[in-house]
Amino acid sequence: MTPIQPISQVGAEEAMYIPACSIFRRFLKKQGLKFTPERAKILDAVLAKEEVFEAEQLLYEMRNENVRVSKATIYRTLKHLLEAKIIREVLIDSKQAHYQLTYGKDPQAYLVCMETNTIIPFDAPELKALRERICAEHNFKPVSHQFVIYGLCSDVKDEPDEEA
Amino acid sequence: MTPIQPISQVGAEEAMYIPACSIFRRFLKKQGLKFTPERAKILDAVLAKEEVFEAEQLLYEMRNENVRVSKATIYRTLKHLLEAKIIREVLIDSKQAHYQLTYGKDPQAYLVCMETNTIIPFDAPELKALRERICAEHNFKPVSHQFVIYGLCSDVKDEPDEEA
DNA sequence: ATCGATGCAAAAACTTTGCATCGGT
DNA sequence: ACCGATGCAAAGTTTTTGCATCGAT
Repeated sequence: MTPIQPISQVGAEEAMYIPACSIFRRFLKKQGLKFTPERAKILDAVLAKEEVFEAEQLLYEMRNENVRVSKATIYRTLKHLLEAKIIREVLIDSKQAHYQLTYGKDPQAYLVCMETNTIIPFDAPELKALRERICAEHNFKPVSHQFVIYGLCSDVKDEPDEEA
Repeated sequence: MTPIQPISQVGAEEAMYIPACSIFRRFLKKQGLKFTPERAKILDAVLAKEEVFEAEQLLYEMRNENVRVSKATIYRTLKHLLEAKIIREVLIDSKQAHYQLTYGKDPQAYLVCMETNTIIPFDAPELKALRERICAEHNFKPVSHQFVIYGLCSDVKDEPDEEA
């Protein structure tokens, strides 16, 4: 127990002491795919992400650090990372895909500020129980879930709005 | 109490016995906007929607019924309907915006089948309490929330998958 | 008559794909 | 050497916008 601090934070469930990199290599090999330098670079960039991120943002940041990978490869690799369960999708808005590291990031619950677009993850263990109950009622096999609360974060103070 | 069955089902909170059409007209007038035949047609189409819908789908269906409105007007009107709180956004996938009637549609909780893309709304009153608790903890002013469970619905039976 | 609304087509934003070349295994 | 991966640019989707014309108030 108490595995050494792995990729990022704490809180996983499975074999999170196996480095994400090994998991990805293993996944790729199993699929007959290759572990290329580009995929390694993208994995690194993803592992450095503490919060929710987007594909274009990742590309932009990598370019800023002179890590050059094509947009197409970013998108292609994110798909593989999803399949490998190293990242997961987070539905924050409908314009763009948002992702988050799976390892060390248990909460699938977020506060989203409609003003500043800040995304604050929070923990709500009771959601699991609720999910089980609902799924049993509907004969539904759950795979994942997400709870999002939209509103205004504490930085948004008394915005002057709504004058007739 | 017990207002006559309004636009669609039951379960609203506010003045849901005021027809959506009046609400929209009022909203438009307040904003110095006009209530045009196109907007009326779109509102009608939206009010006929029992379930979650998308912009293109709405356009397609209207065309099928020989109700001709341009794509641009659909998108523009959906925005106004959102502002007027007649519809709300539902985050189902990141490729496309999904909407749902606000009136008579309380649940902001869905089961989404990853195989058939079926969307099954369900009721979970306990989410409100959870939301209050979390928001209080984070000094966050809630506006709305959404709970989505992804998985496989009862129509998807023992799909053969995962062979090594 | 005014000023917003419409329709069309072009543009924009995000994502995917075709193709020639490159490079893991 | 094989077969998948990459980069680029083109194409695809969904949504937005510019502009001339139309129409509600």
